[in-house]
Amino acid sequence: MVQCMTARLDASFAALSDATRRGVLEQLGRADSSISDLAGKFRMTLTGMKKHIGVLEEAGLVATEKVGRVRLCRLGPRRLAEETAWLEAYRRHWAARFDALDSVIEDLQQKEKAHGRKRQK
Amino acid sequence: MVQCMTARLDASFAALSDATRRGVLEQLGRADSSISDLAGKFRMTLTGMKKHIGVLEEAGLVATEKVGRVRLCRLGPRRLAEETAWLEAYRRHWAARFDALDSVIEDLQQKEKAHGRKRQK
DNA sequence: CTTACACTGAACCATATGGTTCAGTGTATG
DNA sequence: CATACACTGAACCATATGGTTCAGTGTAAG
Repeated sequence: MVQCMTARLDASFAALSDATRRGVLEQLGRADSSISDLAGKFRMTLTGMKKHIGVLEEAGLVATEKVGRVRLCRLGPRRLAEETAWLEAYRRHWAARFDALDSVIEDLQQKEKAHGRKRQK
Repeated sequence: MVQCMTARLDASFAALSDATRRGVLEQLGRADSSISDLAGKFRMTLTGMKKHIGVLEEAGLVATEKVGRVRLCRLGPRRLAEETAWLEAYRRHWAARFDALDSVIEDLQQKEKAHGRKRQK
């Protein structure tokens, strides 16, 4: 789990690219859970869930601890600070890029909102 | 490219999980580029780069337009608003979760700092 | 017209991913 | 002790990913 920033971004974005894993993170935000808890909640085998937990743990997003025969999963040490920073930087860059092109940004915002206002171009 | 939110999150986080693609987005933030431009800059074949562009386009992060024999690539309509929102919600949840467990958060922050120091480049 | 150039598509390859089953191992518990 | 239960690991499977080469197609330029 010792990795440079680009590898960390790779790992955490990849971890977040699966709906099940995002769901697991949300669940663990509510309560620590065992692997079978999660497997049940997301309707998949224990083994399958363990793999997801492995991915999340590798990315530092989940931490686990074996307690008796149960493996307890909780949110891990990483707070996705770098990932948030990357996204924010991107959004700033995006805005800057299109501020230079008034008509284009206007057009795109209209399209995105899909608010039925007629285009003027 | 019409997809529900969870599929969009899947697609965009997956698109961002590759360093080359993140690089392409940064590059396109600076200047629109042709596929061969990008292929050259990232030292890979035209075909390889076209696949990356395909992924980014599918995720709505890049838009392209054929101009003569060149395909012009620029930043796409999506501003990663939902992705940012997801991350922010996670971070808020993370904080809330560990505010309830003083000693634990302290421990984890120390661990994270220690790791950060070791990982410094 | 000819040539070069940018792209496109198909085919291929190695590896990764997301899931399964099955056969253990270790720990509670009656 | 016996049994059930939680996990673990290996093996397998289908599909996806990240890259390549090669053989086109279409357009620009000489």
